[in-house]
Amino acid sequence: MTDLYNFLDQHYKIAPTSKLALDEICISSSLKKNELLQNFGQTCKTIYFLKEGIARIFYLKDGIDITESFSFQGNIIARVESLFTGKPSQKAIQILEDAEIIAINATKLFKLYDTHHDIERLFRIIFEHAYVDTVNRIESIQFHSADERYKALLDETNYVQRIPLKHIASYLGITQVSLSRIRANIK
Amino acid sequence: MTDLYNFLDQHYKIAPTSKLALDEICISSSLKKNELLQNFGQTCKTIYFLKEGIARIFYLKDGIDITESFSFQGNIIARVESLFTGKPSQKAIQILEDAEIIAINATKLFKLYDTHHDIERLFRIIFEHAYVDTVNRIESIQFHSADERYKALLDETNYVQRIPLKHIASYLGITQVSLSRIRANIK
DNA sequence: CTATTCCTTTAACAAATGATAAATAATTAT
DNA sequence: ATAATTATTTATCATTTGTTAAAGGAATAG
Repeated sequence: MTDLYNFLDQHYKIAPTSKLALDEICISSSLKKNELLQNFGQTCKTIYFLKEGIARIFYLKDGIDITESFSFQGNIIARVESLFTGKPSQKAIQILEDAEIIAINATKLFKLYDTHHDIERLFRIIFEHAYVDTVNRIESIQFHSADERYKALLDETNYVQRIPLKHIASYLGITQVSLSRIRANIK
Repeated sequence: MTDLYNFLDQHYKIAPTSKLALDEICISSSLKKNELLQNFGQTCKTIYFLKEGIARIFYLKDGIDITESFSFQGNIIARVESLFTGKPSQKAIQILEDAEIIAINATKLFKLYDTHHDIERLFRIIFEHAYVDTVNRIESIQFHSADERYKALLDETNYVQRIPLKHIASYLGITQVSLSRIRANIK
């Protein structure tokens, strides 16, 4: 749990008793490459923290696999469009590199919000920051060429090298052929 | 304040005493077309509710005016990337049609969070929903042609007709020339 | 270790959008 | 009402990205 608390503390510090309450609703587990952490059609009722490994959220558009986002070591991953609406998610979460995760039961978490004001505040702040990241990502998508977005992604994280090109291409909103071409031009 | 409470109640109902506390930190005012509600460089410390009128958030990219979002009657507007980080905003808010607004003092609002748990919850939920809208918008930008996005925007709201084409073009991430061409093809 | 499958690259052509310039239309200020 | 400014359309050409197909590489299962 230490890694998770390091992450949480960065956003807002909660009382020791609140940490104990959080402990109660967390489960650790290991997953292998390519396993699905969550499948299509399920309503999202879990927030995951990645102690180790890489994961992605993806969906199928006209039968084509589109990566919505990646998550790396030390971050959380959740299908917020389902978590915050209670509707079934049309997205799935897949492990891209063997992972150690902590699953936070969101149903129980939301109940803890009633009794532990600081836990509600903590997660409010976490998701506010995630919201800001998403607003910034729109600018990146909308006003940069595919070439610029790829270079920016390379600068952002060196995990990129380990992710299959096709996932990066769909994340960037372009075809694999196009990304391959961009890569060739960079060299 | 009735319009504002209708909006707030849709998300989460707060206690009458909490409404009174909210009243204390709200100020109504009128603004004319083209006025700036907030200017570049200020840190965002106000959340606005639009009782009437149209507003947009915009910024300058390489000197070019880019519209990030529109807000219409019955909705709120805020520069969240500043509101949630405390950093100065590189964006401005402009009135596009004469407006009646309610300004909510965010600094005071955040203080109310400590004493009125339900107010914190209300705004948590409001911004969670705004976050979901933003996540969905990414899909819209990334996997639809400019033509499709324009048509979707037309379906979404008929306020579009009243907004200058150049603002819609930059919102859609294309040039005005390109949007004009798309419009011509639709007819 | 080999065969199979999946992933990535390359090429040729098509389609969408950008850039620039100029003409027309609409709005605003005087 | 008129002039000045601002917004929109149209046209041409350049660039980027998509589409399809085929070949070469890498990973995986048996």
